[in-house]
Amino acid sequence: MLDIDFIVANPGAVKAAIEAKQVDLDLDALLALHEEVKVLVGEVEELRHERNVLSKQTGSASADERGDLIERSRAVGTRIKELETPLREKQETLQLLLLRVPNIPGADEPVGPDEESNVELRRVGDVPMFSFAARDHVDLLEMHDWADIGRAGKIAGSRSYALKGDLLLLEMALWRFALDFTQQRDFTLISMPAMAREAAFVGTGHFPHGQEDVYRLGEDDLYLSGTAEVGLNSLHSEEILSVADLPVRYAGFSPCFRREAGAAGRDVRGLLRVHQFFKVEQYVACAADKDESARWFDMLLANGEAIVSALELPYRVIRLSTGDMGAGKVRTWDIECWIPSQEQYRETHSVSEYYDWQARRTDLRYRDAEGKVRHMFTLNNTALATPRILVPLLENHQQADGTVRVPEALRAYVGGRETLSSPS
RNA sequence: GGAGGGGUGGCAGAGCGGACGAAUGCAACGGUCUUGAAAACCGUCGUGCGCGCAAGCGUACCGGGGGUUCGAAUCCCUCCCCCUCCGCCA
Repeated sequence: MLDIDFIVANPGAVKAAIEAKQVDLDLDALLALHEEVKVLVGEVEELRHERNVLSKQTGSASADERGDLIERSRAVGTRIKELETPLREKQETLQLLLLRVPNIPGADEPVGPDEESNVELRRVGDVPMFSFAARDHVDLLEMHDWADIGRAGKIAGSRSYALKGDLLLLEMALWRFALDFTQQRDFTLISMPAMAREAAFVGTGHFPHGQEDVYRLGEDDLYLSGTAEVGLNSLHSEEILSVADLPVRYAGFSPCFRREAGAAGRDVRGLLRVHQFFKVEQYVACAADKDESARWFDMLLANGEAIVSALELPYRVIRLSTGDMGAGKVRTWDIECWIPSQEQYRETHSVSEYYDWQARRTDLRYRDAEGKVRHMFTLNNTALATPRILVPLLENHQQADGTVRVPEALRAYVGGRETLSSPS
């Protein structure tokens, strides 16, 4: 959500953002409604004042004055009620419109309608050149009995999986690796509820758009989060933190659920795009300062790069275009790891910067050095998500005999083993 | 799932239909005193919205929403959260 005063003062910039982000929203209608609400609020408050004065007099009035005062006060009350209903409706409508106003994309980000306009920033690491017939990750899983995807599908449908044996241990090793990594960089480790109320999803900006990609637990008015960000972002809602408490830094661990409603038929093979996964998510809420926010963005990105580098995965960094980055974001850069079987890079990390867009929706505030209450700036990035990361990990580190080399940084987490192979 | 008890300012805790945006204590902040600190004393000390250069004024908020009333922190309804006991359970 943008500051309404900012919208009023900069309608041109907001309209440009609406276009760049491809949002369906009539800003002029929003501004007109805002004006209407303002006038109506003024009228209602004036009437309330009148009623308050009369009521106050009633309390200390003599018996013969009382009747008259009550009568006049009652008349004012009736007029208030007549205005309150339409006012409430207009305020609710305005609020819904405000929730749909996108953030202003950063001036340096590529402008374009979709991923075609994304810009590659850099490539790091050498793509492996196999001297043998390389297997894709599903073949490797089957070869070593590391997963049962077929039977998992019988239980829960497509995009389900069941990791087995050493691969389950490897998955857990990756979680532990990511938790240690983030903790060493002063993130507070925290597990997050996988389910949350609607308000939390509105807070991050996942709602009101994007409802179709979220599992709904209708009986209980809860939804399954697709990322720990949903919970993390609401952790300090409705509080006013001290500037000394900032930045707030969490590494949130949680199971994640996505319906993948918009991806029908895409990436159905294997572990790349599944309904249920696990993620360690980096989350930062810092003071309302664009330079500081930019520094945290760099840091979150650097952490992501350090993690894939430690896993010895070739990757690239891309800047998402305005049409691809999501309504709430100032900018989003992705880290994509090389998938040999697909001969392309695929997203494993996504860094996002919001300024105060999420904080206004979530009511995340702090008192600055001058004592002024301000909204925080929020950012997030993946630290590590499994099982997706297993895809590049297995495929890039496979050897001619089908065994998989364990990258140095991970060995401490798998009992010192240098390779993974079939159970004997 | 059943029975009961609670949610008031940063914290503790009064208030239970009008003079209550809310006593009191603690914490915090500013000041006096002091070589410095502590103590003591004086003062300040919630948020949103509207108007205003500002001081300030108005309005709303005592878990959320709705209602009764001339008037609600106080009464009613409903939802949420916390606590205790019973049941079930990893």
